[in-house]
Amino acid sequence: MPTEAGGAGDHLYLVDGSGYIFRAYHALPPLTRADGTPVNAVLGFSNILARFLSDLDSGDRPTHLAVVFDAGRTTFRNEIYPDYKAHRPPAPEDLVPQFALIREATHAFNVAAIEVEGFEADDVIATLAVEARRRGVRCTVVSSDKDLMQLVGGPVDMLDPVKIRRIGPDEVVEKFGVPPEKVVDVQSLMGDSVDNVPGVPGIGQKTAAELINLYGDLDTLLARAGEIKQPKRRENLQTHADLARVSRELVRLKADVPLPLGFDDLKVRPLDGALLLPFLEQNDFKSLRSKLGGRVTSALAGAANRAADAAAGPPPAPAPETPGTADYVTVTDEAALAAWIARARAAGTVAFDTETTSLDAMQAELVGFSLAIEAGRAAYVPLRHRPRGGLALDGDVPAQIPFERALDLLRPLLAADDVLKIGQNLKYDMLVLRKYGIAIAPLDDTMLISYALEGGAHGHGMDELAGLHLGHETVKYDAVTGTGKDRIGFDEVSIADATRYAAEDADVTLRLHAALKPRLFRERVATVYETLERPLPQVLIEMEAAGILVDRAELARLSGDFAHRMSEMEGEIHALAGRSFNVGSPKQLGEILFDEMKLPGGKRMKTGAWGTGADVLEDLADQGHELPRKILDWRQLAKLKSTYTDALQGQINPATGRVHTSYALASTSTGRLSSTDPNLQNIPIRTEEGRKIRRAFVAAPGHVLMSADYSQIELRLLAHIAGIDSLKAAFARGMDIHAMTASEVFGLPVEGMDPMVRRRAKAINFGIIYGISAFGLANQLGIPQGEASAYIKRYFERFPGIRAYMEATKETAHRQGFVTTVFGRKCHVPGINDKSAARRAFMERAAINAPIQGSAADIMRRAMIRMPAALKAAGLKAKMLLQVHDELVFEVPEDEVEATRPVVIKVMEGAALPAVDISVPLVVEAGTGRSWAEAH
DNA sequence: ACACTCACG
DNA sequence: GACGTACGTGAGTGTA
Repeated sequence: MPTEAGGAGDHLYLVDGSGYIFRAYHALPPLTRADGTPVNAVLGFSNILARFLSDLDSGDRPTHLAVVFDAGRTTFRNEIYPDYKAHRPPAPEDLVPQFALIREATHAFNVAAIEVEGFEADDVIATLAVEARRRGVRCTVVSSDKDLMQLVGGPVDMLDPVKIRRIGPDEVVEKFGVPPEKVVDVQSLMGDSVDNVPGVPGIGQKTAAELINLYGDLDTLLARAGEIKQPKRRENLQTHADLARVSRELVRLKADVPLPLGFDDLKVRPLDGALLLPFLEQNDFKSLRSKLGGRVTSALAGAANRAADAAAGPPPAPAPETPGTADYVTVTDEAALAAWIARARAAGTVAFDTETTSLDAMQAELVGFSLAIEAGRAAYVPLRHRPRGGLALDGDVPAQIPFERALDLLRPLLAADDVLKIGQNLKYDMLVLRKYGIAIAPLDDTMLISYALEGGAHGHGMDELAGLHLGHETVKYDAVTGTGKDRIGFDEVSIADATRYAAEDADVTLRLHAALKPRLFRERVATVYETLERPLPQVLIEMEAAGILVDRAELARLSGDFAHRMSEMEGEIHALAGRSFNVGSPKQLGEILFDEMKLPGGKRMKTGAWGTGADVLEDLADQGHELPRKILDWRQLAKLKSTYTDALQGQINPATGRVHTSYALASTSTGRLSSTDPNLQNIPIRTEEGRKIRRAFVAAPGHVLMSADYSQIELRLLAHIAGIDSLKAAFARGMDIHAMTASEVFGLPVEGMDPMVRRRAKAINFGIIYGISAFGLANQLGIPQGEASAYIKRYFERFPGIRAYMEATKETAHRQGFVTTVFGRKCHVPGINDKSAARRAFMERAAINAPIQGSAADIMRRAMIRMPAALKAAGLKAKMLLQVHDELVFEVPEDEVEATRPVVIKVMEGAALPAVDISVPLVVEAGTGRSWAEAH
């Protein structure tokens, strides 16, 4: 065949996925997997795909393959003719959830899937068929849809998967009575009742073919319609000529659809166990799995990838391979590194990971890095490995690429805006590389993608995700470095071990990205990821790198003061107890109070030990016992000393003289950040003694600290989300919301409100946010449960909308397993359908709280993301240092304080806009001072 | 490693 | 009627 000259024997198969879906659905009885999701169409589709792939193996082998789907119900054809496909019934209810799974199936079988918004699958197929024809490549359209027959001809044919027969020009003539190029004209006349294409009344397929054969084409026919002898037929053609032309526009396939993938992206890839096995597992497709048997290698085993190499030509072999790790290579010379970087640039995507001397990014030195470009193959580039214990044994440490030289090669790749860098918790890598003048952008972070998809459902560490999505047990960090006193630095790990560990990290990250990224859109959290997750690492590394200045001398002074007072107290405590004991031991204390002194009201913990929590001791103190009060005072100081004044001194970074916390982006179930090493989100403030700690957090010389916090943000969001008009009005008027609640619940005027009554209302307000219970409120206020019940009852009578919100939220949580914030973040509540009533109730309260706490967290994220640019645009040098959930702390040059304040307030107050217009004003208050205590 | 306690929003 | 409770975190200490 002359057309094969340009294609060099290539053969493209285009599978009409949408057709397959309906056929699979109707061919199989209703089936569900373990979690109740219907999967009959998914199984049918997977079976067809598997059979199709194996059949083709034996005979007419494809070199290129794509499954094409319809993207949605409306296309450009609806603009031409609004009634197009209007009579189509909606998809059956139990088919709807299977559409996304079928796309997953395609991915799992390692087959390219294409869908383009605004076009039908047929148009995409037409575009690719025309491209194949242009290239002189053989092309087979796999479908039994007659609308596609217009594409047949030259190198393009069809394969009817129902009848399993090839359709060439002869078969088209057989079906339509005209050759393929005239099919459109015939269809324009005959119309299509299924798709609601009008055609010309009174003309069926026979007549249409006869007319087109006689006149040659539709335009000629319409122009010469007057010559037709049959009066009815002539009249219809003349009056409905426009219908025929519109029909032609509907029937004719568009061959110029913009495609997301190029021709080369459709190259056939072999089955990959890492993709396929988790999918089969998840959907309980056991029979299919055994059927595929030997064709699928186990996850990450590498055989599939070597098969891929065999099919796609020889591997680039960029570096010598370390024995025993066929797919993971160690790169120790510049040329090999340059080759990997060139391949990454060509691919446009690279997974990246760093190995360092410390888990603390601010202290860490780079030891090496790893790259992965395609699943199953990765490189580790050691840079600063040294022999164990500093003793160079012969051949222990091979040559490594000079450090600066490697960084110079790496730097432009990580900054290249046409190469996507994929990492797992890239904030860490960015912080490590920051000091070498290396930035990473653009980026995708698998941890954050997982968090956007399944926040609250499970952790998002790489080991956990690998097990979950790839069915793969990763090499553990501890296994490589050892633990405890025998732990060695990563720079002392042997290069072979390091390669095994580090290259796998990059490989797994790349695979996780392939598994998770496509789900963002399908599961409607792409915007959450793009606006609330993806931009944050850049913002946070600047905050973490800035750190905050802590006055070590002040902490030491406080520590000495606390120690002195504690030892005095200990003497008194031992005297009151009648013997000496470890005051810090809850066990010994419980024995003294309840066994020896026989004080009343002792309750045991679930371990059988006496409970000695603050609430218990507080009760005893209120009854007039001296010892519990002293213990409480001692404990307060002990806590302040050990956790704050002492530990914090050790957290001062010797290089910067400042304290650099680390913010966890994906550790909470609601979207909040958390702070560790040290936790700067729980620095004391509630008591006078504790507040002293804040005096030690100070601004650098010439600067002040500015603290800006959202006022009552969660109650405001509750009013917005639950739609409580009276609460909204109160906030709009700037009222004291707790006093207003007290007035409503207790029927008293706001003027001259008793502070104790207001306190009770405040507790109720907090309780509401937490998913109130009479027990909890009673405990909080120290009142009988019956009284608390009465308060709650009255509250709900005054605000029935709140109860309605709570019930609706619980119902949503039970039905879908997650609740959402106003920005669409999903907060999963696993176990909400648990058999334990206690656990269910617990998760229900969490579900009530999550949209409120989570929406506030989202607003704060938006403010933080916008803040650096807003400050920069205003020409201000203020630096954002800390975030404490509803508060931001800045370090501001003294002479810019008054210019900075309105910028900060404006960004924070407007942070929800324009995405969401909160129907209650958000109010931010900002204070300044030399120390955090003063600024607050 | 886990329980307990307690610091914050 | 029983279930055991306020929502979300992290860290230090004691104890097994």
